[in-house]
Amino acid sequence: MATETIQKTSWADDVDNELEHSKVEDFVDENGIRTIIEYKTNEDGKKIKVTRKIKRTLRKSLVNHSVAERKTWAKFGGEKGNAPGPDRSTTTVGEEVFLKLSVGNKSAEPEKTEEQVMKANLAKAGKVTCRLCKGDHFTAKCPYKDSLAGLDELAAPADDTLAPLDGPMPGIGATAGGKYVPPSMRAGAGRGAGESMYRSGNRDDLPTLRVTNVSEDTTDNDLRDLFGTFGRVARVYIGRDRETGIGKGYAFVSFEDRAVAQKAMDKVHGMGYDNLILNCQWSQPREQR
DNA sequence: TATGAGCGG
Repeated sequence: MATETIQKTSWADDVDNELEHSKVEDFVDENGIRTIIEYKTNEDGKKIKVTRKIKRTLRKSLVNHSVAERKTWAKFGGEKGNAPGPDRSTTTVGEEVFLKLSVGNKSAEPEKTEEQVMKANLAKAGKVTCRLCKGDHFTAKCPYKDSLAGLDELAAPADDTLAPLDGPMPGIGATAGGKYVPPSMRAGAGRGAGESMYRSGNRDDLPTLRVTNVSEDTTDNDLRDLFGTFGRVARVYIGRDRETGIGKGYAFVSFEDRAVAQKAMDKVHGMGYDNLILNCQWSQPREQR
Protein backbone atom coordinates (compact mmCIF):
# COMPACT_ATOMS: atom_id res chain seq x y z
CA MET A 1 0.00 0.00 0.00
CA ALA A 2 1.43 3.33 -1.04
CA THR A 3 1.89 5.84 1.66
CA GLU A 4 1.56 9.57 1.39
CA THR A 5 5.03 10.93 2.01
CA ILE A 6 4.21 14.60 2.26
CA GLN A 7 4.46 15.56 5.87
CA LYS A 8 3.48 18.65 7.65
CA THR A 9 6.13 19.49 10.15
CA SER A 10 4.39 22.40 11.69
CA TRP A 11 1.16 24.30 11.64
CA ALA A 12 3.35 27.33 10.99
CA ASP A 13 3.95 25.99 7.47
CA ASP A 14 0.33 26.67 6.67
CA VAL A 15 0.69 30.20 7.82
CA ASP A 16 3.85 30.69 5.81
CA ASN A 17 2.22 29.32 2.66
CA GLU A 18 -0.66 31.65 3.12
CA LEU A 19 1.65 34.61 3.53
CA GLU A 20 3.51 33.73 0.34
CA HIS A 21 0.34 34.03 -1.65
CA SER A 22 -0.79 37.26 -0.14
CA LYS A 23 0.43 40.76 -0.65
CA VAL A 24 -0.64 43.63 1.47
CA GLU A 25 -0.76 47.34 0.82
CA ASP A 26 -1.38 49.46 3.81
CA PHE A 27 -1.31 53.23 3.96
CA VAL A 28 -2.92 56.17 5.67
CA ASP A 29 -3.95 59.11 3.50
CA GLU A 30 -3.96 62.81 4.32
CA ASN A 31 -7.50 62.56 5.68
CA GLY A 32 -6.44 60.02 8.26
CA ILE A 33 -8.18 57.16 6.47
CA ARG A 34 -6.23 53.93 6.54
CA THR A 35 -6.57 51.64 3.55
CA ILE A 36 -5.57 48.02 3.59
CA ILE A 37 -5.55 46.12 0.33
CA GLU A 38 -4.86 42.40 0.41
CA TYR A 39 -4.28 40.18 -2.58
CA LYS A 40 -4.96 36.59 -1.68
CA THR A 41 -5.26 33.25 -3.33
CA ASN A 42 -8.30 31.37 -2.13
CA GLU A 43 -8.86 27.62 -1.87
CA ASP A 44 -9.94 27.38 -5.51
CA GLY A 45 -6.68 28.97 -6.63
CA LYS A 46 -8.37 32.18 -7.64
CA LYS A 47 -6.83 35.50 -6.84
CA ILE A 48 -8.95 37.87 -4.89
CA LYS A 49 -8.47 41.43 -3.73
CA VAL A 50 -9.71 42.58 -0.38
CA THR A 51 -9.88 46.27 0.34
CA ARG A 52 -10.64 47.69 3.75
CA LYS A 53 -10.86 51.34 4.68
CA ILE A 54 -10.66 52.38 8.26
CA LYS A 55 -11.15 55.83 9.65
CA ARG A 56 -9.93 56.34 13.11
CA THR A 57 -9.14 59.22 15.34
CA LEU A 58 -6.43 59.18 17.93
CA ARG A 59 -6.64 61.00 21.20
CA LYS A 60 -3.62 63.21 21.51
CA SER A 61 -3.08 62.34 25.09
CA LEU A 62 -2.32 58.76 24.11
CA VAL A 63 0.65 59.71 21.95
CA ASN A 64 4.00 59.15 23.46
CA HIS A 65 6.17 61.89 21.97
CA SER A 66 9.44 60.01 22.00
CA VAL A 67 7.75 57.11 20.26
CA ALA A 68 6.11 59.43 17.73
CA GLU A 69 9.43 60.99 16.91
CA ARG A 70 11.09 57.62 16.52
CA LYS A 71 8.67 56.83 13.70
CA THR A 72 10.35 59.51 11.58
CA TRP A 73 13.86 58.14 11.87
CA ALA A 74 15.56 56.94 8.72
CA LYS A 75 15.91 53.18 8.60
CA PHE A 76 19.21 51.40 8.43
CA GLY A 77 20.60 47.92 7.88
CA GLY A 78 18.36 45.58 5.93
CA GLU A 79 15.56 48.12 6.02
CA LYS A 80 17.71 50.94 4.67
CA GLY A 81 15.94 53.04 2.06
CA ASN A 82 12.44 52.00 3.12
CA ALA A 83 9.94 54.56 4.32
CA PRO A 84 10.13 55.54 7.96
CA GLY A 85 7.71 54.10 10.44
CA PRO A 86 6.38 50.60 10.81
CA ASP A 87 5.78 48.58 7.66
CA ARG A 88 2.16 47.59 8.02
CA SER A 89 2.58 44.50 5.91
CA THR A 90 4.94 43.00 8.43
CA THR A 91 4.15 44.87 11.62
CA THR A 92 0.94 45.02 13.53
CA VAL A 93 0.43 48.19 15.47
CA GLY A 94 -1.75 47.40 18.39
CA GLU A 95 -3.80 49.59 20.57
CA GLU A 96 -2.88 50.10 24.15
CA VAL A 97 -4.53 47.45 26.19
CA PHE A 98 -4.61 47.56 29.93
CA LEU A 99 -4.76 44.21 31.58
CA LYS A 100 -5.71 43.76 35.15
CA LEU A 101 -4.44 40.37 36.11
CA SER A 102 -5.56 38.45 39.13
CA VAL A 103 -5.28 34.96 40.51
CA GLY A 104 -8.06 32.48 41.00
CA ASN A 105 -10.76 34.57 39.41
CA LYS A 106 -10.78 36.82 42.41
CA SER A 107 -10.72 40.55 42.65
CA ALA A 108 -7.30 42.09 42.21
CA GLU A 109 -8.04 44.30 45.18
CA PRO A 110 -8.06 41.92 48.11
CA GLU A 111 -10.18 42.91 50.99
CA LYS A 112 -8.19 43.69 54.06
CA THR A 113 -8.01 41.01 56.66
CA GLU A 114 -8.53 41.72 60.30
CA GLU A 115 -4.83 41.17 60.79
CA GLN A 116 -3.86 43.73 58.17
CA VAL A 117 -6.20 46.28 59.67
CA MET A 118 -4.62 45.70 63.04
CA LYS A 119 -1.16 46.07 61.53
CA ALA A 120 -2.14 49.35 59.94
CA ASN A 121 -3.57 50.59 63.18
CA LEU A 122 -0.44 49.59 65.01
CA ALA A 123 1.74 51.37 62.52
CA LYS A 124 -0.36 54.48 62.94
CA ALA A 125 -0.29 54.38 66.69
CA GLY A 126 3.32 53.20 66.78
CA LYS A 127 2.51 51.27 69.86
CA VAL A 128 2.06 47.68 70.97
CA THR A 129 -1.19 46.55 72.50
CA CYS A 130 -1.77 43.21 74.12
CA ARG A 131 -4.74 41.40 72.61
CA LEU A 132 -5.59 39.85 75.95
CA CYS A 133 -5.27 42.53 78.61
CA LYS A 134 -4.81 45.61 76.37
CA GLY A 135 -1.52 46.35 78.09
CA ASP A 136 1.42 47.87 76.23
CA HIS A 137 3.23 44.58 75.69
CA PHE A 138 3.03 41.83 73.09
CA THR A 139 0.32 39.25 73.57
CA ALA A 140 3.00 36.57 73.77
CA LYS A 141 4.59 38.39 76.68
CA CYS A 142 1.36 39.00 78.56
CA PRO A 143 1.72 38.13 82.27
CA TYR A 144 -1.89 36.94 82.26
CA LYS A 145 -1.43 34.84 79.15
CA ASP A 146 -2.14 31.53 80.84
CA SER A 147 -5.30 32.64 82.60
CA LEU A 148 -6.71 34.87 79.90
CA ALA A 149 -5.84 32.91 76.79
CA GLY A 150 -8.45 30.23 77.41
CA LEU A 151 -11.12 32.82 78.17
CA ASP A 152 -10.32 34.61 74.97
CA GLU A 153 -10.91 31.41 73.04
CA LEU A 154 -14.26 30.86 74.71
CA ALA A 155 -15.39 34.43 74.27
CA ALA A 156 -14.46 34.53 70.61
CA PRO A 157 -17.41 35.23 68.28
CA ALA A 158 -19.10 32.11 66.96
CA ASP A 159 -17.61 32.34 63.51
CA ASP A 160 -16.83 28.69 63.17
CA THR A 161 -18.83 26.46 60.91
CA LEU A 162 -18.55 23.46 63.16
CA ALA A 163 -21.51 24.51 65.28
CA PRO A 164 -24.46 25.01 62.95
CA LEU A 165 -26.95 24.42 65.75
CA ASP A 166 -28.10 27.15 68.05
CA GLY A 167 -27.67 25.35 71.32
CA PRO A 168 -24.93 23.15 72.62
CA MET A 169 -24.89 19.86 70.79
CA PRO A 170 -25.86 16.98 73.05
CA GLY A 171 -22.95 14.76 73.83
CA ILE A 172 -20.34 17.16 72.53
CA GLY A 173 -19.19 18.30 75.93
CA ALA A 174 -18.62 21.68 77.47
CA THR A 175 -19.52 24.54 75.21
CA ALA A 176 -19.98 28.24 75.65
CA GLY A 177 -22.45 29.98 73.38
CA GLY A 178 -22.72 26.90 71.18
CA LYS A 179 -19.08 26.93 70.16
CA TYR A 180 -17.33 23.60 70.15
CA VAL A 181 -14.48 23.37 72.57
CA PRO A 182 -12.01 20.51 72.22
CA PRO A 183 -11.58 18.46 75.38
CA SER A 184 -8.08 19.75 75.97
CA MET A 185 -9.35 23.32 75.99
CA ARG A 186 -12.29 22.80 78.30
CA ALA A 187 -12.31 24.34 81.73
CA GLY A 188 -10.76 22.02 84.26
CA ALA A 189 -9.06 19.94 81.63
CA GLY A 190 -6.07 18.31 83.24
CA ARG A 191 -3.08 16.52 81.89
CA GLY A 192 -4.78 13.17 81.77
CA ALA A 193 -5.03 10.36 79.31
CA GLY A 194 -5.64 11.58 75.79
CA GLU A 195 -3.93 14.84 76.50
CA SER A 196 -1.77 16.09 73.68
CA MET A 197 1.79 14.88 73.91
CA TYR A 198 2.89 18.22 72.56
CA ARG A 199 2.07 19.77 75.94
CA SER A 200 1.25 23.43 75.48
CA GLY A 201 2.89 23.52 72.10
CA ASN A 202 5.78 25.54 73.41
CA ARG A 203 8.99 24.04 72.16
CA ASP A 204 10.75 24.90 75.39
CA ASP A 205 8.51 22.41 77.12
CA LEU A 206 9.82 19.58 75.00
CA PRO A 207 12.76 17.55 76.21
CA THR A 208 15.52 18.91 74.03
CA LEU A 209 19.11 17.89 73.50
CA ARG A 210 21.82 20.21 72.35
CA VAL A 211 24.10 18.34 70.01
CA THR A 212 27.49 19.84 69.29
CA ASN A 213 30.40 18.91 67.07
CA VAL A 214 27.97 18.35 64.23
CA SER A 215 29.63 18.44 60.83
CA GLU A 216 28.80 21.26 58.44
CA ASP A 217 26.95 19.13 55.96
CA THR A 218 24.72 17.35 58.43
CA THR A 219 21.08 18.02 57.62
CA ASP A 220 17.92 18.03 59.68
CA ASN A 221 16.96 14.74 58.11
CA ASP A 222 20.29 13.19 59.00
CA LEU A 223 19.66 13.99 62.64
CA ARG A 224 16.07 12.87 62.42
CA ASP A 225 17.22 9.54 61.08
CA LEU A 226 19.87 9.24 63.74
CA PHE A 227 17.72 10.18 66.72
CA GLY A 228 14.56 8.69 65.31
CA THR A 229 15.91 5.25 66.10
CA PHE A 230 15.30 5.93 69.80
CA GLY A 231 11.76 7.25 69.49
CA ARG A 232 9.67 10.00 68.05
CA VAL A 233 11.58 13.18 67.26
CA ALA A 234 9.45 16.28 67.65
CA ARG A 235 11.76 18.87 66.18
CA VAL A 236 15.25 19.31 64.78
CA TYR A 237 17.04 22.59 64.45
CA ILE A 238 20.51 23.03 63.05
CA GLY A 239 22.41 26.16 63.98
CA ARG A 240 23.46 27.83 60.79
CA ASP A 241 25.09 31.05 59.72
CA ARG A 242 22.35 33.50 58.80
CA GLU A 243 24.04 34.58 55.57
CA THR A 244 25.85 31.52 54.31
CA GLY A 245 23.54 28.85 55.67
CA ILE A 246 26.57 26.82 56.64
CA GLY A 247 26.15 24.81 59.80
CA LYS A 248 27.84 26.27 62.84
CA GLY A 249 28.38 22.88 64.35
CA TYR A 250 25.52 22.55 66.78
CA ALA A 251 21.94 21.41 66.67
CA PHE A 252 18.87 21.01 68.84
CA VAL A 253 16.85 17.85 68.81
CA SER A 254 13.55 17.79 70.66
CA PHE A 255 11.74 14.64 71.62
CA GLU A 256 8.24 13.99 72.73
CA ASP A 257 9.31 11.75 75.54
CA ARG A 258 11.95 12.59 78.08
CA ALA A 259 12.99 8.98 78.60
CA VAL A 260 13.59 8.64 74.89
CA ALA A 261 15.66 11.79 74.92
CA GLN A 262 17.69 10.49 77.85
CA LYS A 263 18.37 7.22 76.10
CA ALA A 264 19.31 8.98 72.89
CA MET A 265 21.71 11.22 74.76
CA ASP A 266 23.38 8.23 76.41
CA LYS A 267 23.80 6.45 73.11
CA VAL A 268 24.74 9.34 70.87
CA HIS A 269 27.08 11.21 73.19
CA GLY A 270 30.60 10.33 72.11
CA MET A 271 29.39 8.66 68.96
CA GLY A 272 31.43 9.08 65.81
CA TYR A 273 29.45 10.74 63.08
CA ASP A 274 30.77 12.08 59.79
CA ASN A 275 34.38 12.06 61.03
CA LEU A 276 33.47 13.95 64.19
CA ILE A 277 32.55 12.83 67.65
CA LEU A 278 29.11 14.03 68.68
CA ASN A 279 28.51 15.72 71.97
CA CYS A 280 25.05 15.52 73.54
CA GLN A 281 23.73 17.47 76.50
CA TRP A 282 20.41 18.67 77.79
CA SER A 283 19.55 22.00 76.32
CA GLN A 284 18.84 24.97 78.51
CA PRO A 285 15.60 26.72 77.62
CA ARG A 286 16.18 29.93 75.80
CA GLU A 287 14.45 32.07 78.40
CA GLN A 288 16.99 31.21 81.03
CA ARG A 289 19.88 32.74 79.16
C1' DT B 1 32.54 29.46 65.26
C1' DA B 2 29.35 26.35 69.36
C1' DT B 3 22.48 27.40 73.22
C1' DG B 4 17.66 28.02 67.71
C1' DA B 5 13.95 32.15 64.62
C1' DG B 6 10.75 35.33 64.90
C1' DC B 7 6.43 37.20 66.25
C1' DG B 8 2.50 42.73 65.75
C1' DG B 9 9.08 46.40 67.10
